[in-house]
Amino acid sequence: MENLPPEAMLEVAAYFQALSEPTRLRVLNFLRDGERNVGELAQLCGSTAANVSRHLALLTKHGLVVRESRGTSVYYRIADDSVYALCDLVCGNISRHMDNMTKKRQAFARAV
Amino acid sequence: MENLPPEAMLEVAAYFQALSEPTRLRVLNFLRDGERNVGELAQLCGSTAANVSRHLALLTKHGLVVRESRGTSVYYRIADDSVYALCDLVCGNISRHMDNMTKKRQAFARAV
DNA sequence: TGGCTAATTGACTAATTGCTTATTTAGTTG
DNA sequence: CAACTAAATAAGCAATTAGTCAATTAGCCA
Repeated sequence: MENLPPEAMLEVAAYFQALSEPTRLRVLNFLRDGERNVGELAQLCGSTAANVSRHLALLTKHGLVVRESRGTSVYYRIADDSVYALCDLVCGNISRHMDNMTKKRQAFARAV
Repeated sequence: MENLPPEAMLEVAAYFQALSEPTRLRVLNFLRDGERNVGELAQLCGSTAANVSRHLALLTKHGLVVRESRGTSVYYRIADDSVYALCDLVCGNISRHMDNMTKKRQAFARAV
């Protein structure tokens, strides 16, 4: 990413933004087990089909999921497992950060 | 991330959101070379110190950068190089996605 | 102390975003 | 064709967010 042209940077930002919404993360999580149609995902997420459909459109636009229309339903699946690699990296960073915060808090508590 | 409690999912989403803003990505990019104070980063980004300061506060909150106050300046540096690993992964995914789109477009053009 | 610089924060605006309801589109089946 | 179902979209609302300007805080030095 070192020498990325500005427009490419916008693309990267947009990609991260696609991952920055809890409902979308939950959708991706449900797709771990395999493809699902919109209605199923809506039910799993406890949301409306309209809402989930919008989220899926965004995820599709950025290449995170793949859309396949079969009959009257539309099935979505993960485009690439590297999405989960990303999430795992983030989870690692977060837990490390939370550990640091905890240690600082404890040090502070000891000092008082 | 498989069996993440809902609150943790929010944390992951917030982490991605911290990475979902072009100015913040540019700040992180400028910090590749080493630490920088707020004024320097503002100049590099072509933005105001106030604005960059806000972005840095967010990045700090999520453990992406580390803050160190020295004299009347405040220096920031990357907390962890894994941030760039994340960005590289995303860049790879994007370029793959753009290749796919290009191929589809060409196939469409050939068919017409 | 007073004056200076750097960074942060408050208050506000404009733009974006997620969600809902209602409507439309597409595909199936009687 | 009409009736039905699934998904996508339009329009609008409430909430969030990035940016700006002004005010405040914090450290330095004469």
